Amino acid sequence: MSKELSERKKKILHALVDLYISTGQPVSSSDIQSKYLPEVSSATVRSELSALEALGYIEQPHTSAGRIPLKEAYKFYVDSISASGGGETALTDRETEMIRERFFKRLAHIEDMSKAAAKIISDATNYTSFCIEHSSMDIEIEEVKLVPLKGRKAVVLIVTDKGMLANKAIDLSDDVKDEYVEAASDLLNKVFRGRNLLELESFDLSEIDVEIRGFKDILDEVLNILRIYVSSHSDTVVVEGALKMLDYPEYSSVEDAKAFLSVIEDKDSMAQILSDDGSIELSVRIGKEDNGVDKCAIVTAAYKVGDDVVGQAGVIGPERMDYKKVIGVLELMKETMSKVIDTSTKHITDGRGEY
Amino acid sequence: MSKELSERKKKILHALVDLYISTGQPVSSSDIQSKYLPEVSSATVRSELSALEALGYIEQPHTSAGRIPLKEAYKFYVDSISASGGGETALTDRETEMIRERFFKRLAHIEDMSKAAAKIISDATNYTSFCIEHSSMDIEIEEVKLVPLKGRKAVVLIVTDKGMLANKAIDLSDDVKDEYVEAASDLLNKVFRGRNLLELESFDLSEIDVEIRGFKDILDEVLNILRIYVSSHSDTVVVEGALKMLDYPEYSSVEDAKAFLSVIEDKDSMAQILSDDGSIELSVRIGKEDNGVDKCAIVTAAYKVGDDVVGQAGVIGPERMDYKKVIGVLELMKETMSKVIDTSTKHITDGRGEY
DNA sequence: GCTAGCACTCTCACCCATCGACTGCTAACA
DNA sequence: TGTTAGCAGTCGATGGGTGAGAGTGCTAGC
Repeated sequence: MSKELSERKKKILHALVDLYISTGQPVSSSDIQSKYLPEVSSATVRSELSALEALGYIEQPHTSAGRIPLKEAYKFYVDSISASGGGETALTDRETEMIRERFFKRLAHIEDMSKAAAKIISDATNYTSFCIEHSSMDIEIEEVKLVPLKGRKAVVLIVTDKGMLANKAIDLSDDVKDEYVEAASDLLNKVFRGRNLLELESFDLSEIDVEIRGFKDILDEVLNILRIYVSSHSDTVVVEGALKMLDYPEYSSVEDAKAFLSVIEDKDSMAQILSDDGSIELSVRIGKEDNGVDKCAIVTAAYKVGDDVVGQAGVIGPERMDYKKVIGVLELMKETMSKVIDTSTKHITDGRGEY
Repeated sequence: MSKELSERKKKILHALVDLYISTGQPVSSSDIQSKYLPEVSSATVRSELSALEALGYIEQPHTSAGRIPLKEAYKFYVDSISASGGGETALTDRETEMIRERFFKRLAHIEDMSKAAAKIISDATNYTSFCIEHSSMDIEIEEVKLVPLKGRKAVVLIVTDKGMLANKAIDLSDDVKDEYVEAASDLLNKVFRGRNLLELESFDLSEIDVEIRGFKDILDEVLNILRIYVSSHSDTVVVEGALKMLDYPEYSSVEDAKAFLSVIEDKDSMAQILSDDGSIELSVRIGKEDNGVDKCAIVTAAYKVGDDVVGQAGVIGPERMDYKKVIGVLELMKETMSKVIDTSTKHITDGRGEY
């Protein structure tokens, strides 16, 4: 690796990965020769292949078989793709248009962008895809209201700059009066308005220098609602097309399939697997066999608003995956999603009570 | 079937199913003889077996193999279990206690009973389990409130006898005054208070003989919120332990596994599959191969409050499943859940905004 | 009606020979 | 020195053949 490969070696290595990706079979010297290097003989290709094998790029499953790529070969292949001008070759204009169109169609229907994006990516690539939305706690409270209801109950409404945060019915004891509720509402506003959800973690009621006598219970209650919200709102992970992986011969045994699916469907382990390359624009990981999903390649793209990474979209598939297409699709979606978020954050979104 | 089987045939048939369930292998005449009928010879068992085969209860995979049960045999087996006193033999007191305890532990943690129940059932039986909650639209609106917020926005709060229904931020045009909001709030209450969600489907604003001039927009808005709620709240389906099915040799091929999983994970098709025996107390369906999940048996129990079926819990597994245990667990859970719902519906539950 | 005994059938595991796909090596050539 | 043609060698896959084992069905006798 330290040494540069000769041009012909590069060409042969690239050809080998290409062929292996499309057929899944070990690639023979004559395959490469006939389809990629008609100007030399297969014997020449053979000697180059054994050199590449010595360098650790490829291997033979057995003596009388062709060669298959090793991780190093895939890395070389991916590098050579991204070096040669990125996605432009991978998707035709028509495909690009189709994907964009289908995405926006879905987006109008479903409220959730992650879901739509995961679906589109999985459909376009035919691999298992996922989306992670990094739950930003950078939310500012605009207004807190205690709304009295009939029958000694009340609702806490918390309005933020990102929409409605939560609402919860609480019981009031029998002796509270309307004035009390009103006063409490005012107090809540004084205490919480303008605060950021992030600061609430380390928020101590006793620091507040407002009149809280008599209102401690209700303050605690609201604080609790907010804390539960913060702690329960970890990153959301959406997986789409999990079963597609089973179409590939790499996962043709039920045990392997089961192992794969049980990792893939567990949101926590997914979040952990993907946390490594959270902020990398476009990351390709091949065969890190530490975490249950070995024999896999994971390609992720981070989508941003300004400089903030707000989520990741990605594909998980067999090592021999169609990297050209996958990278093309992910770059397209990254771009599209970044734009969508950028324009949509200016509007108030619908409220979602969460408990 | 019209004819009654002899006692000995019944005994042999029961033994055969028992053995097949525990081993998964074709059962030979000598197996049955040595373990269940030591008083006769295997030749006798053999002649009985060929009689049972002629009657359509069992079959041989090939000439020199033992017998395996057909659907008729399973039906006979299940009938004979439920006839002989139901669950009492299936679960020990200790097991019953364990299951109950674990269920209530989970229930405290997770808000959602269906999820907890499905998890417990799947764990206890080692099969794929599911729970359906029939979304009852028999919900009465107790109070509607329009709460003004800063910045020309307002929130619609709908309180029902089952808890908080929904909240949504709406924009108000610039020229509305506080008095308008108050009046609108009053009107909304007049119109909707006491109404049942079911009647809203066929609700026509023009029928209302209250003053609606000037408030039509807001009434429409609220009506729309309610309608969206009703239409989007189809029955919720929870599936647990989907991958457990892959442990059984019936699904040892990836294609079969894939077909199974794709049906099982599609909430709609699940709901449809289970809609047939919605109200049956305890239903056992074996090998209805119409709907994608052939080679399966489905056992469902309906849980009720009073006379109303409010949900179903069930197990889906290979035809040769441990029916004794499954039926035992489902009856236990059915009972437990019915009680839980019965006592909990008296309290107001937490609100859940839904859009 | 039951049973012992036996012939029959069918699967499964194993072995072996053959075939075909590639490679690596060698010798010759530009 | 690099390239090529030719050839021997290696290994996996395929398919037929064989023997063991498991179970049955049938029959004759009790």
